[in-house]
Amino acid sequence: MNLKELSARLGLSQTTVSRALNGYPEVSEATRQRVLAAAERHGYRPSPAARRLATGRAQALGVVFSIERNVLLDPHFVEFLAGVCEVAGRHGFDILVSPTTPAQELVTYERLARNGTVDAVILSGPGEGDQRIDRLVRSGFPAVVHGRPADDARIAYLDVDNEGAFHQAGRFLVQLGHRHVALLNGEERQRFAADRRKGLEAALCEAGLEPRDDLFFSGQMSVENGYRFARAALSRTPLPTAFLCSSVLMALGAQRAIAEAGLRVPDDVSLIAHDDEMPSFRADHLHPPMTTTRSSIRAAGARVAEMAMARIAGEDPGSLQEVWPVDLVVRGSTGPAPETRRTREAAAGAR
Amino acid sequence: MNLKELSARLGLSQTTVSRALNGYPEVSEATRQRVLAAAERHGYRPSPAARRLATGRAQALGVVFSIERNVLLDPHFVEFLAGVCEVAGRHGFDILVSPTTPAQELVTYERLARNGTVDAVILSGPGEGDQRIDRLVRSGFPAVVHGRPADDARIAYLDVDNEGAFHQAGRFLVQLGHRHVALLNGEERQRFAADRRKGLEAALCEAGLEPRDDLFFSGQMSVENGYRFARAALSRTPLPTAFLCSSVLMALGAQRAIAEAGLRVPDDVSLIAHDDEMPSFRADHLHPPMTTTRSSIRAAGARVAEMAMARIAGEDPGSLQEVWPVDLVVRGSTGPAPETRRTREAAAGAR
DNA sequence: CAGTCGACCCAAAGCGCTTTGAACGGCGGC
DNA sequence: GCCGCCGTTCAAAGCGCTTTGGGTCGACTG
Repeated sequence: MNLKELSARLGLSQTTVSRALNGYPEVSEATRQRVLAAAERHGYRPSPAARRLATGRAQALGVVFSIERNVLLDPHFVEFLAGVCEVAGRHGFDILVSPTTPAQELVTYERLARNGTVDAVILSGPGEGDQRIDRLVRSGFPAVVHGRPADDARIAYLDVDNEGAFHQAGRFLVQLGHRHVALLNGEERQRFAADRRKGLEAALCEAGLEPRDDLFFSGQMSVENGYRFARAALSRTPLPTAFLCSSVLMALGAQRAIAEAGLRVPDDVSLIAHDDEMPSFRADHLHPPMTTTRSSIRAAGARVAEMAMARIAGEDPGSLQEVWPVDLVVRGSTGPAPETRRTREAAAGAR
Repeated sequence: MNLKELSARLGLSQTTVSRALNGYPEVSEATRQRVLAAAERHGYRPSPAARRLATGRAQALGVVFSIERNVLLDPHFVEFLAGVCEVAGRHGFDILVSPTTPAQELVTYERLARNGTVDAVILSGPGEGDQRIDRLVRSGFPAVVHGRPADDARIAYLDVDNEGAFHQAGRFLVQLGHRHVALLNGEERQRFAADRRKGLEAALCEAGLEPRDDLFFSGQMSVENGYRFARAALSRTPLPTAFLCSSVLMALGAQRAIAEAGLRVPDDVSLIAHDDEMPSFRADHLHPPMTTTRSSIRAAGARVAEMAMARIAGEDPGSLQEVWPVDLVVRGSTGPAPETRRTREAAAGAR
C-alpha cells in the first residue's frame, strides 16, 4: 500500500493525504481523521527511502566508533549505544553503526555525511589533536562528540568531568591519610585518561605529595591489566596504600592482585574505581561495595543523541557543550591509610 | 555532484553513465574508463536514498536485539556486532541497530522488513517457542538467527553446540573424579542456557551420577551473579568440587567466592567457563589460566552476516543452518577432584 | 454587490537514481 | 544492395514521497 493507492481509495489527492498524515494544518480535521483511519486500516507505511529522497533528511543517526586492528571493542560502548538508541527511537530515528579503523575514519564520516545516509554523526573518544574534528567542523555537518575535543573547537560535545572526578577522589584519599596512591589508568593518549591523571596529580600536589610515576600505569582497561598493574604496583616501595582505577573492570583485576598479596580492602588498601554504571559490573554489589566516581555512560549516550537532534534542528554547536559533574560515591572499599608499619608487616607476611 | 551533472559534463546520457559505474556490459571499455575517471575526479557519490528508491534494495542489514526493561544489555553483544560489521562493511552494507523490548519486537521486524529499511534482519537469542521466528518465516523476509530456533523452522541460523560443549566439559570433570558439579548458568528460558544444562546433565547421567538441582543456578551472566551463585553452592552439602560457568564473567565472580571460602583453584575446586572470546576478559590470562569451552562470538557475528548476504542473494534458508562445534581448552583451572575429606576440612577451616 | 480572505484541496514538479524500450550506425550474410 | 544483428547509446518512465503554486468556494468586509 502506497500513498497513491491510499489516496485513490480515499478519493483524495496525494497532497492532502500526505499532509493529513504529517500533521500539516491545511487539512480539515474531518478529513484528517478519515485519512488517519484509512491509513491505519490498510496498514499504510510510508517508504523511508522515498521520503528520504524527497526531503533530503535521512531520519537516522550515525554512530561511528573506532576499532583498532579488529580487536579491542570497548564493553562500555554497548551501554552508550543503548542510551543513544533510547532517544533516537523516541524520535523515530534509525541508528547506523559504523565501526572504523583509525585510518578509515575520515572516509567514513565523509561518506555518511556527504551522501545523506544520516543526518548527524556521533563520535566517541577523540584522541589528542584530533584531525577528524577539524574536518567535521569545517564541513558544518551536524556532529556530536562524546568526550572532549580540542578546547577551541566549534563543535557540540558532552564529556564528564574526568579531571574533577579524579581530583576529588585523590583529595579524598589524601584526607584519609594515604600518601602513596597508585593509578590504574586507561590509555593516556585518550583524553579522558590524560584528564584523570591530571586530576589525581593535582590532588597529590595540593597536599604537598610528589606523584609517583612508578605507581602510575596506563593501558587498555581490562581485568587483566588491572591485575597486572596492581601486581606491579605492589612490588614497589614504599607500598601504595590506595588504588585509583579507571574502570570497575580494572578494579576487579586489582582486587585479585591485592588479595593474592595477602592484603585486605579497605583495611590495608583502599580502592576507588570510576564507574560507568555497567549493569554487568555493579560496583555496589562487589565485596566490599566499591567507592566510585560515578557517571552513567548510558545517560551520556541519551544526552548525546538529544544534542544530535538539536544540531539537526539547527541549534548552534556553541550552545551544545556540556561537561557533566561526577559524583564521588563513598562505599566500603575505602578507609583510613594504615600506618606504614602495619602495611609492611602485612606485605612481608604474605610473601 | 549528481548523476545528471556528471553525465552532462561528459556529454553522455544518465543511462550510460549509470551503467558504466555499475559495471554493466553494454558500455564500451573506453567510455567506461572515461566515466570512471570523471566520477573519481569530481568525487561523485551516488545517493543511497535515490538508489534505494529505484532498486528497492536498501544495502543495509538490520540487527535487532532485545533489551529488557532498559537494563541488561549484554556485553557480548558488542563483540558479535563487531563481527557483523566486519563483513557488512566489506559488502558495502550499512548496519542498522534496533534495540527493542520484548513487547515491541514483532513491530520492529515488521517495520524494518516491510518498509524496505533493510534487506535482511539478524536477530539473536531466540527464546523458547518463539513467536517472532514464525512470523518472520511466514513473511519470507530474509532473516538469520544467532542461536537456535525451533528445530523445524525454515530459517537460516547459526548456533554453537552448547549442549555438546557442556556435555564434553561435564564428562571431562567426571573423568577427573568430580562427583558434585555446580552449574552457574545464564537464564534458562534462553535456549543456549537450557542446552548447556542438558549437556551437563547428560554427562552426569552417563556416569551414573544424579544431577544436583541444589547446585544448579541460573540468571543474568554477571560477575555479581557468579559470586552469589558460587557462594550459595558452597553452602550446600556435599560441597561441589567443580564449577561450570556459562561465561567468564560469572567465573570471575565464582573465583572470588571460592577464594573467600578459603578454597584454591584447582586444588580444591575445578573451574570451567564458557568463553566467547571477549578481548576484555581473556580466559588464558586469568590466574590460573582458565579451562574453557571456547567459541568466538565475533566470528559467529561475521558468519551470520555472511549468511544474511546469502539469503539476500536468494539462497535457501534450509542450506544456511550451522551448528559450530565448541573446543574444550584445558588450562590450569581444572584438576583431579580432591578427596571429600580434604574438601570438608578446607571449608571448615575457612569458616 | 463586488472584492478579499481563509480554509481546504488539487495537479504537477521534483528528489537522484535504475531500467525499459528504442534508436542509430556499422557489420557481415544472402 | 538489402536485411538483420550486434554493440553502443539515449530518452523517458518510473520508484513513492514532499512541496510548490495555484484553484475553488463560501464567508466576510465595505
